[in-house]
Formats: sequence, C-alpha cells, structure tokens
Amino acid sequence: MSEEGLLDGAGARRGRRGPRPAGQATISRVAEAAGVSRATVSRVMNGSPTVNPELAARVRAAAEALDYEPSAAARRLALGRTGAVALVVPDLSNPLFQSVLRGLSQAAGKAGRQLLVAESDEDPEEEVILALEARRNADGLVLASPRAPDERLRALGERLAPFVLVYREVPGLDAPSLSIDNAAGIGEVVAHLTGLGHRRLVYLAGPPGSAGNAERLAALRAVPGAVPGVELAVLACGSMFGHGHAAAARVVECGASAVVAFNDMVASGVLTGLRELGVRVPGEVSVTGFDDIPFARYTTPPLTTVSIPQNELGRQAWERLRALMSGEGGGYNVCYRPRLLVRGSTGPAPG
Amino acid sequence: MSEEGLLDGAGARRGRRGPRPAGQATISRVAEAAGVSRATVSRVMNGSPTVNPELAARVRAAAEALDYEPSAAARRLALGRTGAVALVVPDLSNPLFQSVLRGLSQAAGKAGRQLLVAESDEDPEEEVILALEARRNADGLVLASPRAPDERLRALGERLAPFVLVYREVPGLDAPSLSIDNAAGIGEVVAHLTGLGHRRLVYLAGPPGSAGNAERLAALRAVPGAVPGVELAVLACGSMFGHGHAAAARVVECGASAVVAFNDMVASGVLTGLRELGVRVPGEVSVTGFDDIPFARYTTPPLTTVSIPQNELGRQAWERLRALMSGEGGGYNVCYRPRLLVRGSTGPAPG
DNA sequence: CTGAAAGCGCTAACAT
DNA sequence: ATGTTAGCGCTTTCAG
Repeated sequence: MSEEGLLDGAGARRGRRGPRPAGQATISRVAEAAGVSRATVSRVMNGSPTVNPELAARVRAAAEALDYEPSAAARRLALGRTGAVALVVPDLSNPLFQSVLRGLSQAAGKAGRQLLVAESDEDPEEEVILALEARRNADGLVLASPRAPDERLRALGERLAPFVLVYREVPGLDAPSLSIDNAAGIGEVVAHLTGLGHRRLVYLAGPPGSAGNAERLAALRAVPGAVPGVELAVLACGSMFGHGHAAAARVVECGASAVVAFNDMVASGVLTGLRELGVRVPGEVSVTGFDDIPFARYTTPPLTTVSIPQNELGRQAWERLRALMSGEGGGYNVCYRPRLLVRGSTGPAPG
Repeated sequence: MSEEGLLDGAGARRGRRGPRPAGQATISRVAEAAGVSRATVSRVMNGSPTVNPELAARVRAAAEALDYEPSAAARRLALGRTGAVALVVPDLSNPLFQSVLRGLSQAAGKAGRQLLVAESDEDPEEEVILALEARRNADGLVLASPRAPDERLRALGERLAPFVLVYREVPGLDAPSLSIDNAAGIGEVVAHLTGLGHRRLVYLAGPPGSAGNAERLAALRAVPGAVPGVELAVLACGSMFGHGHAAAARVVECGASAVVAFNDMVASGVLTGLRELGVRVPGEVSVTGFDDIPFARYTTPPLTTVSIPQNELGRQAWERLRALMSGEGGGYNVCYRPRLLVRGSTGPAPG
C-alpha cells in the first residue's frame, strides 16, 4: 500500500497531462515559493481578513512573481458555482434580443459575472436544448423563447431553475417573467389611428408561432367588433426588413389607409417599399411599427411606433436572476406597459 | 498515518457543502446503480466504442433514471479545457460587432462550443482586463479592440493566446488578425465621388482613437494631393445615428457637395438631418457610408456604402481560433478588400 | 492565525 | 473489456 501519495501535500507531482497552459503556476507552487500552506495562499487570494499582513504580502509577492492566476476550473469545482450566467435567444440579429443582451451583459458584468450567450436560430426545440446545456455551465439563465410551447417550458422548469423568462409569460411556470403588454401597445396604436380617421387597417403579421405576434394579432382582431366601421386585413409577412419591403405591393393592393406592422424592421421595410411604389407616407398611407429600435427615429418619415423598455428588460432580468440565485425569491412577474411614440409616419386618413 | 482515505475509492463520502444542485446524481451514483465502475460510466458517457453493449445499455438506463448530467466543472478540471471560447468587444450596440458575435456564435455553436461574451464599454484598458479574465474561462479568445495601444496588446499577447484579432492588425503581434482594408474602401468611395464630379468633400470623422477611423482619415487626407482640385474638410463627429444627425447643419455650412461618413449609422443620421434641413440627397449633396449594415438598404435614399464581410469575419475568426487551439497554427493574416455598393444616396455634383 | 487533510466529480493511465 | 487508482487545482472544515 503505497503511502507516498500522502506525504507530499504540496510537493511536485508527476502530472501526465497538461491541464494548465504549459508551465502555469499553481496554488501549490505559490505556497512553496512563499513558504506557507496552500490554505493560506487561498485565503490571501480571496481576501480573507484573518491573515497576517506580513504573510499576505509575501504570498502576493510570490503570486506576482510567478504570474499566478487561480484556475477558474478548479474554483468552479471546489466552490460548486460557475460565476457565470447564460442568455439564450432565438436570433442575435434581432434588435430586441440585442438590447436584452446588452442590458444583461452590462449588469452582469458589473457584478463580476461572466455571460454565456447562445442562439437557437429560431428553432424552439434547439432553444430548449441550448438552455439546458447553457445552464450546466452557468449558475442561472435568462431565456427568451417566444416559440417554445408552454408545456415544454413547464416540464423543464425544474431543470432550468434558477432562470427568468423575458418577452413572455407562461402560466403555471415557476419562474419570474418580464414581458410586454402587447395588447395594450396595439390598443394605443389603434386608438391613435382611428382617432386620425383611419377605418381600413392592415396588419403585417410576424412569424407564425411567435407569442408576441399572436398577442398583437389577437388584440387587433378584437378591434372591428369594438370600434364600429373599422375593417382589418391581415397579411402574412415576417419580422425582417426584407419581409416588410416585399409586402408593400400587397399593402397598396388591399386598399388599407393604415398599416400596423409587426415590428419596426417590417415597418421600415414597408416604408421603403411604399416609397419605391410612389405612395406617400403619411399622405396616402400611415405606417406604425413596434419596439422602437434605435433606427426608428431615422427612417423617412420617422416612424410612429410603440416603445418598449428593451434595455430595462436586460437589467431587470439580471436583477431578478441575482435575487433568485441568492435565494431571495424571484418576486412578482412584471408586464411593462408600452408607450406610443407618435412621429412622422402617421397622419390623418386621406379623403 | 491514516490510510482510510485510500480505501474507499468509490464509496460514499462525507461531503460538507453541496456543490451540486441539491441531490444531483454524480458519476459514482450512476456507477453504483448500474453495478459498474466509474470509469465505465465515464466511457459510456463519452461514447467510447470499447464498452460491452449490454453494460453500456445498463449504464445509460441508470443515468436516465437518475437524471444524471455530468458536471461541467469537474470535466473542465479533469480535462484541462473549458469547451468555451470568448469574445470581447468594445460595444455590443455597434452593428459591426454584433455581426461578428453572430458569425462566431453560429460557428462556435455548431462546433459544440459555448460562447462567452464581454463588453468593455469602449474603455481600452477595461478591454484588456476583460480579455484576460474571459480567457481564463475559455480555451480561446476573439478580440475586437480598436482602441487599445499596440504595445499593450503586444505585451499581453502571450497570456491571451490562443486568440485572434478582428478589425485590426498589430505589427509584431503573434496572433492571426482579420481586418478590413480601410484605405482601399475609402479609395473606392473617393473614386466614385470624384468620378461624379465632386470636388469639395467633407469627412464626418469617427471616434478619435479608433484604429478604423485613423485609417480612413489618413486615406482621405492623401486625396487632395493626389487628385488635383479636390478639397477635403474634416468634421469631428462620432459613430452613432445621433452624431450624424447633429452634424447635418455643419455639413451644409461647410459647403461640401459630398459627405463621406465614418460609418453607416452616421451616414444615416446625416441623411435624416439633411432632409430636415430641406437639403436634397443626392440632388444637392451626396452621402456615403461605410460597413453596409442591414439597415443601409432601407434608408431614404438607400445608402451608397462600402460593404465589408461582417459575418464572414465572425466565421473566419472561429475557424482561425479552432486551428490555433488544435495546434495547427494561425495561418496568414487576412485583410478583406471592401466593395463599393452604389445605391441612391450619391449622384452627380450639382452645378 | 495557520496548516493538514479531505474532498468537489470526473478522466485516463495502468493493470487485469 | 473493465476496474483500480491517482490525480486535475482549489476550498474549507478542523486542530492546534
């Protein structure tokens, strides 16, 4: 029964592989150099106040001299936490998710956390898998998954926790969610448009299956019954510039005087399309967007749109996650009430 | 000399803390349940072909039953690699870096790698620190650092490796770099503009200290000497919509017939500003951008700009990093030659 | 205040 | 083909 393994606590080891970048210093080497135990080095590196200042200085000097950097992997294992949080989104090219990424990145970064990012490319099943995997490499998760079915999310809730949901609320899911009141936003748009005398509206629908699109559509569908004399047409469209651009012809064809676009990119695309077709905005047709992406102010004419607190969502997501991770509970779900921003793309109905 | 520690290789341990999420299964538990050794479980989980199929099945069943997921932290430590790569950028709201993020995210994701993202908020020193830290949690790094001084980067090269630099080339740095030939891009713009008869150009400069801005500016400064009769004014501006927008008045004031904007956002801002001032584009003034962000096609008029392979940069960055990480060497630096995209915002010089 | 020692959960020689 | 065993590098009781 060999005992030698027990004898050299801090001594040189054999080491077959090289997990550390070549000759990286380890805590043992620093301990040796400073003539103290590994425990003391650990204490110093973690700023424990109960260390003799003189020793601490010696340790710091040794660490410096050896270019010592604690192994993140070893700390993760010993500590049982990663120090990271993860974000999973359907599409990184969508300004909405970019804002969340940004808000989260800044908030988490300020708190000294790493941020893991994964993109599902709009595939709901992939999203769930990525979320699971991301979660294994992080202590918490922010999930934007507008397409995954409610049940799927509920089924995975346990394994994903702690996590927070953005741009979406799933009934019966035990995770804080931060969402947008789409119906309210559409309500404002419609009130604005009908107030301007518009009676024939057309909705440029977002991707089928998108929860946001479903809510906006539902809110819109309720209008003709509620406001007398208002008609609504719905055109399948999409979520990108190109989709809106391509829809312009169909828009004029359907004879509506106002187009409610799924989002700002679509709205902006349709603006360009209409211009190419020689249709004046807002003279002949009014156009509204949704989201208030940075670009919306700079379209021609500037886009009337529904503003939602995009960066705030990222910041809040962090705050909720932080609370969850420190066992404080996630708090109430919140639903942000969007605000209508009237700019130049809407005007009185013609005729 | 206690020997008991040696006796229980796989036996139950005392376990003071709970590094694993509550009652998470460990490889030992699975081994026990399946009646095999931990080594075998490890082999099965990693798809080693040298395992008896029957045993493998038993192991998989046990793993399934226990909801076993290998601890990422433990693997990192044992394997000596993280399975992740990191990206550090100055500003996540910049479309340029968003594209790189996207390209990298997709390429790395496809290769089963996690992606760590950090944003320096334009602070060069912070960038370097973030890079160092990110690097400790990833096996490789993609760094976009347009502002950090050359020497600083050279000094840290060793500790950052393996890494690749994007949108920038640092002489003497031992890291592959993927960059844009800014001078060539400006060259095309100038040729186009002078060909159209423009003689008085104004450059809307980007952030001082930006390497890209410096190169574009230098290329522009060389013009008056080379092309007879051409004058160049330079206006401090910035990199955002708002900066361009605010510069519109100064642009008309300076009497130039063509404005060369630092990038597409600035160009787009100035387009809006000029419109508000009642200046016709391209009738009275021509405007060019740089980068060809997705929005550039949808401004009014559509922006003439310099197209650079944004997503390609991300993909290539991954490819280079992959090669580097597997010891294949980083290959040659590459400098992409941009392409002029003539759209509607440029036209013949007036008069 | 410091050190010794026991893990954290997994992998990979090495031996069988 | 499978098991044994020795780590990976750090943290943290527990003694002193």
